[in-house]
Amino acid sequence: MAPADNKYRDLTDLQVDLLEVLWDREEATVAEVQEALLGTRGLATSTVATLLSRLEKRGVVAHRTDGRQYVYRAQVSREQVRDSMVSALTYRMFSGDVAELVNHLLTDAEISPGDLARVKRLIAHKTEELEGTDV
Amino acid sequence: MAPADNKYRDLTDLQVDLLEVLWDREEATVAEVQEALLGTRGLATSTVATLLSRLEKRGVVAHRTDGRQYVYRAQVSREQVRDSMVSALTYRMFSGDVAELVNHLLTDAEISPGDLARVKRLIAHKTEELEGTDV
DNA sequence: GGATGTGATCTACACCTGTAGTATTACATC
DNA sequence: GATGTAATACTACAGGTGTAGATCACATCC
Repeated sequence: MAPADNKYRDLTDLQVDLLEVLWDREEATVAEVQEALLGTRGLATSTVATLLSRLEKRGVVAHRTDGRQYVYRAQVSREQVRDSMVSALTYRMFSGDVAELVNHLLTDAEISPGDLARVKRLIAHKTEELEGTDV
Repeated sequence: MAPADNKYRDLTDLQVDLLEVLWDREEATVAEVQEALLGTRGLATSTVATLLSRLEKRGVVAHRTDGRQYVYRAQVSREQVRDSMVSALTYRMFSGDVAELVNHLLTDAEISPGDLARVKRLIAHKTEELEGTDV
């Protein structure tokens, strides 16, 4: 597994919200992004444009032109960002110990019986998988 | 389980580093904190003082005076901060679905066989616990 | 009682984020 | 070719963070 790319660990909520739109639809114009966020964030179009161009400067998104409009596209996948963020959190708050994080999830955080069942299935699956390769 | 207090979700690495010192030793003077961080961060004492007083303004730490010195103490536990941050991340990147986060940990992030074994034990334990109470 | 040292406070500044008004530019159309 | 329109680019500003020098207040040692 490639080590998590640290570049995306500090994306803010707002920045992730923008990315979310791009992830959901591959590509989107500024206006589309602005509209997609109307429910959660009442941002001016110019605000969205500013944010996207700042993200572009950092290599997080990129755009092509379609006539007069900019069509943006994420340059990083949801998985990559998840990876960055989860691993940053694991290091920051659990000394890098993944099992400690899981322990926290099971012990201190809210986990429902339904979730627990799902987690158990995941673990079983993963175990098989590792046994298969591990010999 | 109490819902995670959102107040601490945005603590930065540096802020957590300061808290870490206070968590490790209950109380510490500015100089002690500065010294404890010398390995990782070469911060001037005045920098540490500034940071601590800013955190105090936000209610994250508090101080008493011991003669001339300020003795700081965290006002929030490591567990509370973990809770805040984990739950913020779960919402931000996994639509609030804890099982999805675990899935990510098992599938996309680095997890060693040893960790997996520990996780399995945790799950077994948690299962018993829930069966005990759940009737 | 003045020099010295030690700690806290004040002030400062650069950079990033969230936010958006305004200027400018490129098209399309009459 | 003038003009309206729609899109981007520019400019701006407040608030937070990371960073630290300068300064103030007090205790202590000659």
